[in-house]
Amino acid sequence: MPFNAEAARRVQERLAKLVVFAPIPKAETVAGLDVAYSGDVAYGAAVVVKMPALEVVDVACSVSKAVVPYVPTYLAFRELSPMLRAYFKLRVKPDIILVDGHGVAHPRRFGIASHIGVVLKKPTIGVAKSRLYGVEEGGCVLDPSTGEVLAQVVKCGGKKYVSVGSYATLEDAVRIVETLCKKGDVYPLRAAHEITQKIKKAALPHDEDRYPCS
DNA sequence: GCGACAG
DNA sequence: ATCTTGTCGC
Ligand SMILES: [Mg+2]
Repeated sequence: MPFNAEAARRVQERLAKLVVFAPIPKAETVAGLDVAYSGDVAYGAAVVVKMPALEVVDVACSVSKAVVPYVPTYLAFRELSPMLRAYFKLRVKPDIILVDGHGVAHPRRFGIASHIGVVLKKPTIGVAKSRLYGVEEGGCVLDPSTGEVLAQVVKCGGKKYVSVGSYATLEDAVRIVETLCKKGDVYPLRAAHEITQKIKKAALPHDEDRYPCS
């Protein structure tokens, strides 16, 4: 069954109503989620870091078949599954989740970080390397039609576009990302990205072809 | 119709 | 995202 953009758009429009803007209650542990590819194989990784020392307290990964292509504004339909498969394997669940991609700085206010936040009912923050939607102005990304602030630009290495996924406020999101910025990278995301590259080069077998714990 | 376009 | 190593410069 091929990817159906119209159906996917309807899903985003429906779920976008469930995005919640609220202060993050607890921020002792933060996870980073990312995915890498080799052909049609997706390698997902989740790394949990403890604040404020930034010690890695748990790591998990997933290997699966990428079935959905990358289509701008529909990234979640391609990467949410690999990310969550890794996330569910974590023994230590984080207070907050950082996702490599946008949150509400999306044409339908429902980027992958928002999608994951709504699905897990847990605070998520979107951290993207480039702009997808909105007009950049004075360190902020504004909705071209309403003028609302959708994201804030944080300098960490290069520009990082920080937006609320769900269950967070932009102020909290920015403060947390700034705290996690180390050596030009948002630490949890850098850690997840490295795991992702590492298991890809190791050519780990698909999850289904692996025995428990092997 | 044209240009933009997370990863 | 991925294709790709060493090399030039501060
Ligand atoms: Mg990524």
